[in-house]
Amino acid sequence: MSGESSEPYRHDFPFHDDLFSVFSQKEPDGLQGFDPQTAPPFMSFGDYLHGSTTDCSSLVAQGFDAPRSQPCDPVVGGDGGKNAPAGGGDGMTPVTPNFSASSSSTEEAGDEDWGPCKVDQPKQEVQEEEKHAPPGGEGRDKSKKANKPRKNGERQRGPRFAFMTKSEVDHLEDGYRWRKYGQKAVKNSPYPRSYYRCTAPKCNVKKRVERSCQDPTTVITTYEGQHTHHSPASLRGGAHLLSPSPTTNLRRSLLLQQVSRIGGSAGYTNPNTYHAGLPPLLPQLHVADHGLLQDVVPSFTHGSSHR
DNA sequence: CGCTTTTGACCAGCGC
DNA sequence: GCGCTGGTCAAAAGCG
Repeated sequence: MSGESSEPYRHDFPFHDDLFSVFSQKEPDGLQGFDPQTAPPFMSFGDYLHGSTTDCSSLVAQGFDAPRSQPCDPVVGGDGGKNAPAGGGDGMTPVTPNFSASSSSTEEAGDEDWGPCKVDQPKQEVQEEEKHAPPGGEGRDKSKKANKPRKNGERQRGPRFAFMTKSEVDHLEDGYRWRKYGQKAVKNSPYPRSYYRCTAPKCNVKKRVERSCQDPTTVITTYEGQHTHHSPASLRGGAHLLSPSPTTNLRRSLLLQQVSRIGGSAGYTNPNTYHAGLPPLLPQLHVADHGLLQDVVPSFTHGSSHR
C-alpha cells in the first residue's frame, strides 16, 4: 500500500461541463453536495461511469440521493420489516422484486408515474449520511462487529450522488469491482436495496442500488465516497478512452458497453423530482431509437416550472 | 481454493 | 421509552 495515494484518484475532467455540473448541486439539508468548486476533487461522474452501463435506454443524472421510502405498494413482504429475502431462492444477482406479481411492464412504468413517490424528509437524508460516523469507540461488541461508527459530523463521508438508469440489470458496470455486502428491503417499496462496497483494499467507496418502485425499469444508483485507486477498467486500457468532455466520455463508455437495447424512452424529465426537494436541474440524455446514445444532449430542464 | 453472494442478526438514530 | 428503519457485519453457501 505504499502506492496508496492519500488523495483520491481522479483521472477525469472537471465537471463544469454541462452534464456534470448537475451533480454538483448541494443538498438542501447540508448534505455534502457534489460541488466541483468547493468539494474535494474526487469523484466525478466520469469516474464512475467511464465504464458504465450495460443496458440502459436513458440516463437521468441528479445530484440527489436516491429517494427512499417511496410509498408504492406496501407489498414489502410480510416480514414485518425484516430483511426481505428478495427473489427467494434463485439467487439472481439482479434486484428482484420482493413481491411476486408485478406490473413491471415497462409500458406504464416508463411514463411519468413518479408522482406518488415521495421522498422522505430530507432530514433523513442527512441522518443516513451521518449514520456512518463513528460514535466514538466500539459501538457494538456483541456478536457482530459494530457498525461503522457514526455520529454527527464525526465522520464525514464523501459526497454522494445518485443517478437513475433505465436498465434491466441492477448492478451496472462502472469500471470498478464491487462486492455486495448487504441487501435490505426498502420500506414501501417492493424492491430491495443492495449495498455494494468497492473491493479495493482501502477504498471506502460504497454504492447503493435499488429500483424505483414507480418505475421498475429504472435503477437508482447512489455512490458514496471516493475511490482511492484507479479503476481496473482504466488500468486495462480504458483510460485512454476518456475524453476531456464528460458527455463525450459518457457517450463513449456507453457505446463501448454496447448499450444497444433501448426500451423506447428517450429524454427523461421528471417534474416530480423537483417537488421532492431535488435539484431543479435535470439532464436529459437522449437516446436514438436504434439504441445508441446518439447525441448526449445535456439539455437541462428546470425542474417542473420553478426556476 | 478463493472470491462473491446470500441472509439473518445487530446496532444506532429518529419519530412518535 | 418504544418501535421502526436504514446500514453493516459476518457466517454459510454458491460458484468459477
